[in-house]
Amino acid sequence: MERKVKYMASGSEGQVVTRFAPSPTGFLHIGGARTALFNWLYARHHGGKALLRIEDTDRKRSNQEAIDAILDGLDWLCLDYDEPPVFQSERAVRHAEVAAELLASGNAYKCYATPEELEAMREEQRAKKLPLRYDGRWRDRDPADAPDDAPYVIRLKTPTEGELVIEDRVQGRVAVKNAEIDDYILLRGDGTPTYMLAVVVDDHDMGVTHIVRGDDHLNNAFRQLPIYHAMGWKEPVYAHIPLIHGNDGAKLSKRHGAMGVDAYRDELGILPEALFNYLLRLGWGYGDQEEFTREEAIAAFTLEGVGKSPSRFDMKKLLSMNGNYIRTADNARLAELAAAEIGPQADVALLTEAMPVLKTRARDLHELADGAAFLFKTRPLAMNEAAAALLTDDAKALLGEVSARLKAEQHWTTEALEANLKAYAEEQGLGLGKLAQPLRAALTGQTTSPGIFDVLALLGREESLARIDAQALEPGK
RNA sequence: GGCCCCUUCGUCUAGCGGUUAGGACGCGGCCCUUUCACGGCUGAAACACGGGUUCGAUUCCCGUAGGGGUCACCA
Repeated sequence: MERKVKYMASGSEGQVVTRFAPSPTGFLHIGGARTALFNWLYARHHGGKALLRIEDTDRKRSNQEAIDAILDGLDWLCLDYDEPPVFQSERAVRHAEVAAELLASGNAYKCYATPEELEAMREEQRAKKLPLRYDGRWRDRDPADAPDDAPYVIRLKTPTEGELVIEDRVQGRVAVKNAEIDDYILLRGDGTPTYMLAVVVDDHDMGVTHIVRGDDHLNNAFRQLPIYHAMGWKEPVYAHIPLIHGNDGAKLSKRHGAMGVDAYRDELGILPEALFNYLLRLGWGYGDQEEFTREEAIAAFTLEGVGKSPSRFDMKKLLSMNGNYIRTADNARLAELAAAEIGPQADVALLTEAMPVLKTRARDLHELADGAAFLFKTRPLAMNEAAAALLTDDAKALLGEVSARLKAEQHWTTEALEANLKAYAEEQGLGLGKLAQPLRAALTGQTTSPGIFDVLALLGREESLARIDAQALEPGK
């Protein structure tokens, strides 16, 4: 079977090409999302191309749901890509081709050591407290020694002398001695490529110029570079960004951030622009500026602004930022989002109208929906404990008076109702609070809500009076 | 354990030899006020430690301590 894998280098000369390369072993978590964001921002800032590659080489751990979750998460954050995603698993032929080339050029060799044999080797190294590395036992061995028909892997013949230096755009100058790098496996016994081979080949073939990834890959760069050298390929520019830690400084785990971005949307009620902005500011700074629109982010983003130390995920700050975005978000859009949470009884038009007074009281979409719930309650209203306690006999008597007075009100608007009830409170020598709290309890079943005149106006004359009369000792005549 | 990286308020960060070390979140107080929020004002809060270099170190260098990452026929 003759199958030529086409060379697919993309991007014109001098153009910046970045890639986000998640492995679909789960959802798009917060660290991955930030890596994706930085790559995207860097490409957009330089007018280059942002590419996406799904590293699904490990068939056992990769699955379609995970791929969909990642694509969905990126889409939600509005991170778009300039070419269709590349699926690494579809490129195995090309990877093997490069391994064969490396073998032919003498930059790689066959190793017949069995997994058991290698495990024994490592066990011995552990016992002697030596570094755990492949000892190169087949590196210089005569191919004639090879056992017949025995399975073998292809290993890269890495330099043993000198050192390798990377001018990392975030970490700075980093040097590692070549002696530290062992002859790792490029092609497995079954002929499939390892990650180390696949990334390099794919990054090269995709024309990736800048590799922006988590610094858990910093060591890998020193293992991958020899392939570029052996193949005569141009080295990419590296930028290893620090990892995100949990609240307690330990690894990111559930409860402080390690959920998929879909959970931020569905379970936490976060707006995508808020997560975008929060992630941008986590590990990256631009003077004192905290809030960025997408355009501002693209204009301001540079690798120089990325810090070198790991940062902790802070849910409080995310929530605070989310609240800021909710406050400035479009009312109709928020109404739709809240309606989706409230259920079929929700009225989007009413929600839109109420949104200006609801959105200053919410930091996430759940709070927004909760705050709007009173609008759609049915009579008899469920009272929470504090609200019920407010409705004393005196209060209920007062509600009867208020009801009678409101029935005579011609203009059912926030302003008119406010003027009316304030005048009444004054006539009666009552503090407005004495009046407002029982009213709030009767109208919402709660002790907290938007301003009471807004509540009356939003609920409308009929519903308001019905709710008041339901609690009044002597319903207004 | 070997190798690599990191270290400014509790957290995210500004700072790029000389600053009253700034902002944001969170926390406290005050104001606004019909509740809850929003908003405004305000307070407490940091250069891990030890050596150098320098007239002068948060800033540059070297150690120490602490934290993190990585060492698979996973990615």
